[in-house]
Amino acid sequence: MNKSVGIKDVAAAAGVSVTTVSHVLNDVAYARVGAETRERVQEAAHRLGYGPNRLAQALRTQRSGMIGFISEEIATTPHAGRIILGAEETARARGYRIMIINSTSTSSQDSKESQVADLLDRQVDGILYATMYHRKLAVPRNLAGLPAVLVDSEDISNTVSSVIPDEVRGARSAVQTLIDAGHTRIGMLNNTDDVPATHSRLRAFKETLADAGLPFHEELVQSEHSEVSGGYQAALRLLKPQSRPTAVFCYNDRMAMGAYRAASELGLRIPDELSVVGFDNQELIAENLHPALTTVALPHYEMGAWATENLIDAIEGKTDLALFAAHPTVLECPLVVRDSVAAPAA
Amino acid sequence: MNKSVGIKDVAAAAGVSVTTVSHVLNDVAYARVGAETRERVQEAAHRLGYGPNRLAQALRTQRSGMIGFISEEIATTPHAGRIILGAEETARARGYRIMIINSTSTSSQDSKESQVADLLDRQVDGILYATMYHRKLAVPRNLAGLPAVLVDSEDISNTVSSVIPDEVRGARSAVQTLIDAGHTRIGMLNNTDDVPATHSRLRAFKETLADAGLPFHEELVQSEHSEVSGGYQAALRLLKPQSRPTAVFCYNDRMAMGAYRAASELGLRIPDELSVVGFDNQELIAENLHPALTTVALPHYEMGAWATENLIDAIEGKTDLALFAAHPTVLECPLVVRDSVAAPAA
DNA sequence: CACTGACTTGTTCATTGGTCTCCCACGTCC
DNA sequence: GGACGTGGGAGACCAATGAACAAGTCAGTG
Repeated sequence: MNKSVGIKDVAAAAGVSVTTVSHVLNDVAYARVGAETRERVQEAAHRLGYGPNRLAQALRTQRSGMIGFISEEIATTPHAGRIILGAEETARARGYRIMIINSTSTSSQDSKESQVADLLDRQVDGILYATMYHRKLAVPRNLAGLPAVLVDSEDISNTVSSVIPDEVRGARSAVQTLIDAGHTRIGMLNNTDDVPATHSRLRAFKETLADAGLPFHEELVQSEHSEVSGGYQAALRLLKPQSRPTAVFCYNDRMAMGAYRAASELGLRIPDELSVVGFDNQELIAENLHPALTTVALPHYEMGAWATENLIDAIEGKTDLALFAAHPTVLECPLVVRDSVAAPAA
Repeated sequence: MNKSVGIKDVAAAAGVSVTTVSHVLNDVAYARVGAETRERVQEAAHRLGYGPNRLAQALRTQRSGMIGFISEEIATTPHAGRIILGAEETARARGYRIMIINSTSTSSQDSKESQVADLLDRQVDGILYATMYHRKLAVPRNLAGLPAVLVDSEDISNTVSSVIPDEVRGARSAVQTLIDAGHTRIGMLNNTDDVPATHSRLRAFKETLADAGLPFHEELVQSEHSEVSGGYQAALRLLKPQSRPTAVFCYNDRMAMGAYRAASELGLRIPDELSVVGFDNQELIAENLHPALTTVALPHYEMGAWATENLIDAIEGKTDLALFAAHPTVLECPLVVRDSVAAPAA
């Protein structure tokens, strides 16, 4: 299209060599350029609307200022969007840009490696690898050894650093808010998938009850697939009149939505006759249920931001990611208080 | 890190010049290379795991194989994710990659221009510009003249080509499905924002009624802000016993969710006593309401894909985008039939 | 006063990893 | 023995960076 202006054009306009332009514009420390010349160059660059060709720059300096971002299932959950946003904003603030590649949780190890290789051919300075939900995984082999951070998942071999949500503390604060409201008979709707969250949220549930001196009743934990329909079914079982709890902690907001429906059908008013807390803070659900759902937020934005910040630090030699690799960094899951929790009926 | 292999290494390994390696690997038509040499080069390249440095390639060929993607509010709606996915998959299939930049609908014209300039400095071959919802906008001035496609919005000056959803036909099919079910008294819950969708969906509503020979009653259109609470309020007004319709067409799924609540409070069973259709197909809502919501899907994935396909065609000189610029391309909004529509009660 | 050394101010040239346009060497054929 | 075909290489080029060096000025010095 329109011949974009290069450093040569600026040099010609300012009547100096390209080197001098480069020195001035990059503010090179050892370069000796007179104040007047310096100004002339800057004026010319500005007047021509010059911006350096980042590709040529990258080729020469061996630093592209690009970060590869491999994300599983970009579009299936709103969560990925928040991770991307956290990464993009952080990267941009530090002068980097994000190159995105969509992956799937089911794609082969080979195809994942070729995605990494692809990014490497394009000379990215580092790689962010985000999964759809928190789990342990085998990272592509060619990821090892280069600046990389896993987001919302852990490397099974602990060679790549990662950042994950603090499931346990998040779940504890959810249960604690029910206890604080005065509930002593609390149920849980759990997931049936064998993922870390299933186990850690249940563990947190038990521990928090124990810490409060409350007994744990096996029959007050009902498990189903983690969808609205699963939550509905599990809630129907849980809310049988004879053994009914006054509050329920749900594995996620979708199951909580199912619990709302079950409660409605059983004529139970939330929060007066049943308190509910969820997990995930899926805004579309949590904000729009009636009453609005108190839930625990997953720090997706923050994980994206943390991962990017530390990746860039590593790229720039300010950090050694290997120090983080042994243990994933855990980020807080804050409780989002809305209107679904009240004191138990008298 | 580990010195990645370059074309020189391959050349040395195969005992030929870099020129020959380049010729072989790029399958240059005019190059004359013997079959045996050709094979030796390929073997060496494969053995060393050689992939060309795309930056160097881009610098020389003036083609980066990268597409800039500016998206408003990446994370606030799940829609953006689907556009990105459509764009990413299409781009990747054609050997391009997506570089993403998040923008906001409120950011200044200047900052939008600098985002474009930024992408240009990084030598993207073209730009995709996606908005959060369908509207007309003034594009950054420096977007004009280069390969670019607007996604889900129209250029106010008609200089940049764009792709948008077929609001009218989508809304018509939503209303038609109610008419087909036997409804003659149909209400609408509309948005109050002055955006194209508000007007075109209302127009489609009126037209479809007229085409079916049904009267239009002013009081059967209730408008509120396009959220769950707005839908609830508007539905309460609409569903007053004396003038109650048997079916309602909602501006979007969030308003439909509000209508569900209103119906529930009024003791109206969906779909037996009230049929509901939404718009947007926000899966989290539409699939999980009970009964599941029949709605109209916005073709976000398809718009992303179409935009990318045509952008690349333009980049590669196969199309002239200027031909499309005069009129936005409209993509079908398919009806997604679920369980919220039935024949009116007798 | 001429020479030296230091300092200032820029420039020259190689380099990054490729692509691409000639160009050359060597046979063969008529 | 010139034209032609075949196989392959030399070197410019893309737009920048950076190490090394050069030209000019000035003060000090013997």
